[in-house]
Amino acid sequence: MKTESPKHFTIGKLADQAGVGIDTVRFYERRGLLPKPQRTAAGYRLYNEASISRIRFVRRAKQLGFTLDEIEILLQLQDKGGRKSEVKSITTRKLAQIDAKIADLSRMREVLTALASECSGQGNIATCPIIEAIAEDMTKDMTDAQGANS
Amino acid sequence: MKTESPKHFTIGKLADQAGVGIDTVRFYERRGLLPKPQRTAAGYRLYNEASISRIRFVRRAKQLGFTLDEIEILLQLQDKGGRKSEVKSITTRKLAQIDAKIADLSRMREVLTALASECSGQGNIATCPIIEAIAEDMTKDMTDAQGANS
DNA sequence: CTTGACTCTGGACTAGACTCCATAGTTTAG
DNA sequence: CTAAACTATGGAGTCTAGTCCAGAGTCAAG
Repeated sequence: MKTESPKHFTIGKLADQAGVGIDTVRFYERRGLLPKPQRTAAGYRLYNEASISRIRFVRRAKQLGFTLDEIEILLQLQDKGGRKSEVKSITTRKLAQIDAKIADLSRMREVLTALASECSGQGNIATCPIIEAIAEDMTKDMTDAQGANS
Repeated sequence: MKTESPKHFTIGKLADQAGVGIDTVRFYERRGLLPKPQRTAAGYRLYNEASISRIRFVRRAKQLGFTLDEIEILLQLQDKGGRKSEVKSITTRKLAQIDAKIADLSRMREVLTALASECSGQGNIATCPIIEAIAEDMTKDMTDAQGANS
C-alpha cells in the first residue's frame, strides 16, 4: 500500500487501471460480466479495486482462450460458489479445443512449409508449385480441416 | 473422362460439384472470387468445369489458412500472370502467422495443462487453483498474448 | 395445366468482441 | 466563467464467411 488509492473512481480510471477501453467496460457491464456499479448523483459510474480485479480476471481468462460466455460462467461460479468440478470441466474442455486447433494449424503448417520450400520464388507464375498444388488436389491427408475455419 | 459432363450447368450443379452452398457461390461472385458468369435468356447463371476448379481452389486455400482476401489476390495473380515471388511471399507470411498462432495456443495449453493438473476437481470453489490463478497474476511469461484473440 | 424443383434479387441476420457515434450533461483547471 | 476533459445514453458499425429469407420468375415431368 504505497500509493494511496481512492476508494472509488469513475470509468476512465477503471479502464486505465484494468488496461481496457471505456467502451469495453460498459460493454462488459451490459454483457453481465461486471455488476451494475453505484452511481454518483449525476449518474457517473463508480468503481472500486474489486472492479479492477474483475476486469483483469476477464483479460487473463481471455488470454487463456476462454470466450466471454465461458468467462461469465466462471465468474458466476466464483460469485455464487459453484463446485470445483465445474471449473475443471470447463478447463479441460478448453484444453481439448486448443489441442484441436493446434492440430489443425500444424497440418496447415506442414503443407505450407513443403510448398514454400518447393517454390523458388523466381519466374513466371505459370509454373508456380504453390498455385499448382492448391489448384490440383493435394489434400490427401488433410481431407477435412474445415474445423480450422469455423 | 468417364462421365460425359455437359459444357455448362446452373448454379445448383456447380454448388454440388464444388461442395459448397448455392448462396456461397453467389457470395463468392459478389466478392470477386468468381467472374460474372454467362446467363441464360431467363437470367440463370451458367457455369463450366473451370468454375468448379476455381471454387475448389478457394476451398483448398481456405483449408490452408488463407482468408478470402488473400485467396482473391492469389487468384488474381494466377489470372493475370503475376510473379512467383508474390505467391511465395504470401505463403511465407501465412506460414509466419500460423507459427505465431501455434505459439500462442501452445502457451495457453501449457498454462491450462498445469492448472488442470493442480485442480482436484473436488470440493468448494473457494480454493480452486484455476480460479485463483486467473484472479491473481500468473501471466509471467505470457505477458502479451492478445494476438491469440485478435 | 399444374406441381414441384430450381433460380432470381436485394437485403437482413449470425457469431464474437468490441468500437464508434451524436448529442447532451458534468466536473475541473486556470 | 469558460474551455477542456470527462461521462452518459442508445444505437449503429466493424470484421469474416457465409446463411437465410420473401416474393417472384422459370423449367421439366406427368
